[in-house]
Amino acid sequence: LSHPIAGRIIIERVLEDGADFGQNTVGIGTKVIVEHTAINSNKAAHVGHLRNSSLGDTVVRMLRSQGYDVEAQNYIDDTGVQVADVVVGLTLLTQGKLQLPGGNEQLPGESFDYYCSRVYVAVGKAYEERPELKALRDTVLHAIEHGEEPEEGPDYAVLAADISHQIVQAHLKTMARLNISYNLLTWESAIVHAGLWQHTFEMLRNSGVLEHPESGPLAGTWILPFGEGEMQTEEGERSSDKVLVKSNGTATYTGKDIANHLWKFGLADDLGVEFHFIPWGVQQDGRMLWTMRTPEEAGKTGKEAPPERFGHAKKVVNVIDVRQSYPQQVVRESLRRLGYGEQADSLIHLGYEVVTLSAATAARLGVDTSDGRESYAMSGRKGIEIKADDLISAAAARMIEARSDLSEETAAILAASAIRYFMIRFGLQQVITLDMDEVLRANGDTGVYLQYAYARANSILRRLQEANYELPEQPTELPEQLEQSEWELLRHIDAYPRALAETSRVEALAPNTLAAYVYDLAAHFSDFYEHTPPIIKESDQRVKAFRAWLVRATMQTLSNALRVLGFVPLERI
RNA sequence: GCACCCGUAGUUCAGUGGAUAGAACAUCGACCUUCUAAGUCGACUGUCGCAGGUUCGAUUCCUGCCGGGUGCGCCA
Repeated sequence: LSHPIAGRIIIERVLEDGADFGQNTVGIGTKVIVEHTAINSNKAAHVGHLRNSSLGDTVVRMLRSQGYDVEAQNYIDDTGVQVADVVVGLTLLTQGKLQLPGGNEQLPGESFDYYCSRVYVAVGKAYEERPELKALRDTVLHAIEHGEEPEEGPDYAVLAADISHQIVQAHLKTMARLNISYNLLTWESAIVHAGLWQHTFEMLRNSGVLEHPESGPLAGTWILPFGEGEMQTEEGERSSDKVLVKSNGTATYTGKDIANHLWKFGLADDLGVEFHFIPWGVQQDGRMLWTMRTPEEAGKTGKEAPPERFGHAKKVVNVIDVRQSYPQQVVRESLRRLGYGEQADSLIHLGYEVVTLSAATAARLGVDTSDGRESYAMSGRKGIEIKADDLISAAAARMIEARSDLSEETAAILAASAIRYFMIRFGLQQVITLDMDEVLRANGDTGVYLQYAYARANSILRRLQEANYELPEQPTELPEQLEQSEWELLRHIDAYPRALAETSRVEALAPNTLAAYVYDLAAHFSDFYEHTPPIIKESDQRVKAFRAWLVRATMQTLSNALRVLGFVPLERI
């Protein structure tokens, strides 16, 4: 193999394709829905949620790079117990029956989601001390489920909807700091109120896949028979059957999720359910975010998207942590039993392991670590967590600490890069034991290193331009002998489309492999940079032109790859 | 009890049946009057948890065991 000839072909190809270098066509014409983030709308996001959204947003970009028509959905679970708990908390606060550590009011500078996190923790504690408060939760839950106006007292349903709305707003703001965006918000409340759940239930019942026990522990419920029947657990005998409708007639989360998935696959079109889709707002990247609403909510806004624009996916990817493997399996199996085997096979649970806290980091949060464990689970309910916004802010502060001349904007982009990279560089099955010192590190195998390599490449070309050096129109003749570092770099650039395609297959998505590839590319560029003399001083015109072209090709490849990782590439640091 | 996942250098992790198992961090040492030192180079560090099996060949596949995590709610 002639390195100079192969090298020229590689460079020509990269520069010809430009921003499309690495872009594939396999997915063209195939619609994929990716659901990610999906945080309970009752409290601030924590670092565990960042793993979800970083993986999810990266996967969205990977699939788009393969030509897929991707719809990123953020499913809002706004009808559950967690939202009800905050409603209970706020109600108790107005009645003077609850005290918050740090102050009962929203503090100056405290965002609404942070405030709700405090309320949520306090309510959890209050339930333990005063179990009678749970009656109020039941009242609130009932109000949310039925959405009717009360004859007296607070309108809990409206209060809950208002809280969810504000919390979602806060979550989106947090995610925007990491350059994460969506196409559509879907709401559990909309699924219930538009009647999709009711129709789905009837479909399930009419297909004969449900059972309705009249005696025993599950009397009065509707279940999906599942697994081996009886099983032994630490708490005693249990049925592995999955309850979809509780004995009080309301749906479980999994029940509603089955409805959600029928809709995602376009299987709800003939059920007579009417959803409306209206704009929510423009996001940080200029993309319009849409939201699903029920007919009565749609009302006043003029602009509406046709319903066929959303859903109707060929494939569905759900980014959800592995603890939900069993309910995800139930959803898939339900589709299969309804006769939708193809859709069941096209439903992919991208399961990833959880984020825990290192002993050192847990100790800093005030957790008792005297039992000597290596890691500690986070708990939103107990307030043992690192909040997403705190981590992002700490990372930005760390960047400025390292380089005091950084602009706020550059520091923010570097912080986002560092965190996104950290969250995807581990294999999906690896539990991330998050340590503050490690996640904030800005050298070595980090997102900052990638940005630095890219900025350095830009700097070289900038210097050449400032020196009025004119690059020949086409990379012509390469030097007869290439340096080892030059050839290695060329090979890595050449490998980009294959590496990206391999790691972006729908059924084998592996963001960490992509992260490793990009790190490798940046490292090879650093190697080339350190082991060849400055291009700007090069006297051999053939060598000078080749190296300038090589830097240009590296820059293009890095830029393309960084964008798939969701970075905003920095031309100057 | 059953099911799933993890176990690789002092630490955190890559590793798609194939060659001498790789990075980063940490430690020690070298390199800024040459395009960005958030960089580079070098040194140090491995019974790939243990025992069998399949294979020409196993960190990788299978079985058993040991250690750790998770799931098995009319929560979500």
